[in-house]
Amino acid sequence: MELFITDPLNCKLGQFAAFSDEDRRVLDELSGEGVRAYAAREDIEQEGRKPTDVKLVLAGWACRYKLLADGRRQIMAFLLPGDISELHLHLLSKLDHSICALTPASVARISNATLTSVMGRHPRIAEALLWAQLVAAATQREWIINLGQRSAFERVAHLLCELFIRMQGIGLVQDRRCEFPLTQAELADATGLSAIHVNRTLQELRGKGLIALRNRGLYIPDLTNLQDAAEFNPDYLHFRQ
Amino acid sequence: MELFITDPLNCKLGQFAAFSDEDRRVLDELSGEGVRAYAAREDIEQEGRKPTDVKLVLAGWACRYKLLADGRRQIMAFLLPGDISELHLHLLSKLDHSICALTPASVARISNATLTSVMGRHPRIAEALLWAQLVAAATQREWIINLGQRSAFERVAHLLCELFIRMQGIGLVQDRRCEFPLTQAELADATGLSAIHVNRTLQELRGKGLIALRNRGLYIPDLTNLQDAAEFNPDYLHFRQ
DNA sequence: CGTCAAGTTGAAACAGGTCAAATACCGTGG
DNA sequence: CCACGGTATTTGACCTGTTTCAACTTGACG
Repeated sequence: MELFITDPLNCKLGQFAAFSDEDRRVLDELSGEGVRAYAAREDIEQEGRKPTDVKLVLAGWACRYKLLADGRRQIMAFLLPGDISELHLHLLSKLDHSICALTPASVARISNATLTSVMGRHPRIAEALLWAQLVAAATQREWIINLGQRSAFERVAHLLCELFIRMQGIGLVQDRRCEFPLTQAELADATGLSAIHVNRTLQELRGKGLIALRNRGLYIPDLTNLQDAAEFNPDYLHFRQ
Repeated sequence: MELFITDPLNCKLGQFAAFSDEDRRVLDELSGEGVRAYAAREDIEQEGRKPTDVKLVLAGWACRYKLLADGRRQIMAFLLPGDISELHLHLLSKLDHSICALTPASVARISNATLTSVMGRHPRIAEALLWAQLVAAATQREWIINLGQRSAFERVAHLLCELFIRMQGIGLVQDRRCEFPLTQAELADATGLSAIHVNRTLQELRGKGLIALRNRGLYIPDLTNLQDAAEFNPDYLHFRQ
């Protein structure tokens, strides 16, 4: 199974726009800005700090999260290769959440100046970036639905669908299989369930033949079946056409 | 208790930026674009449709929501006077959620062209709009935490804090009291609880003297107490200074 | 081959849901 | 001004999905 892509940004934004060779060159250049490696569990952004640059995940998985006073943690989004922390973040004086690498990760740090200039000179790229941002917002809304209305079984199934289809979108699914580095505790923090109940729910999904999940790999024999079980409607991911 | 404000957009964005007289004039003008009245329970935007213009709530309350196949409804955000549907929405071909008036509401509909031109000519307004959008995204993340980690009691308390403080921000709180038109069923759809449990939770809040809620009005004798009960930290609303 | 994190299992407890019925509230028309 | 019908709120009894706790097993890695 393929482990990484060479042009994550182009790959991700290519779902939303048709780029020229020049656009692709610029995207490549952006992906080369201030690249830094993070260890698994290392924070990429920290709540309360003043955000400096925009973070672009090149390889590995990360998540947005927030801790409550008593230690409860809620994961609010997963960032896959090609995903961006948040445009315009420099306007705020303090971050309201943290971002953490879940696996060893490679991250480009793009200065606000560079980004503004690129968006000014390349309208198709600007549009694609804004589109990606709209999709991120829509995904957050879908998580609200997941947490507010769905049963444990639906929640976990829905999250697996989302991640699998997003991995598919950036070319990281082969033979119905993709990397899946999340622990059950991380799934629990994302779905608002206890790790123990996530475990039982995964067993139920396995029992129904909807997924095979082991060794940090996810295999979905028939995505349609899983989508039906989760009432998953991919519209909110707003793929082009 | 005051029922509406004359310059909701200026009032809302004024929390994030210092405007010149000229800016304020432009904001006033924007608020006059294609104004239309909606009845309570009337949809302002409908899922699946192609979005045309940006909606700005001038008076009344509205909500973003989504229905599941079996009729469950999740409210994902409340829109108060001065709130905007979503910038850049025209990029998408289909809305992924609906917006509904909860009270009789007055809404300005601003064409994408007008908005783009105003943002191009008035950088302070552009910044404030983007800021408002960041706050909306942060609010969605806070809701994810609410639904994923907090108990029924904390959830309801937290939501009341948010709404009260937002009403305060636009000048609609007087003598610790504000309009509060939501039914318990609507609170339930926003907090992911049953209406019955919302009822019991409100009684608990009343019993502890944290709120008085009746006749579509909310009175909070000591906001600090309620914030403590909810573990409410207003940072995510990103008020200026 | 030992150690530490991740995953699994069972039993008991509880937060919150569901169902059903009573009560209060509010605008309308007579 | 009152009677009426529909909607919102309240109450009680019972039920269930999920959590908690505690122990055990498996797996990854030096």
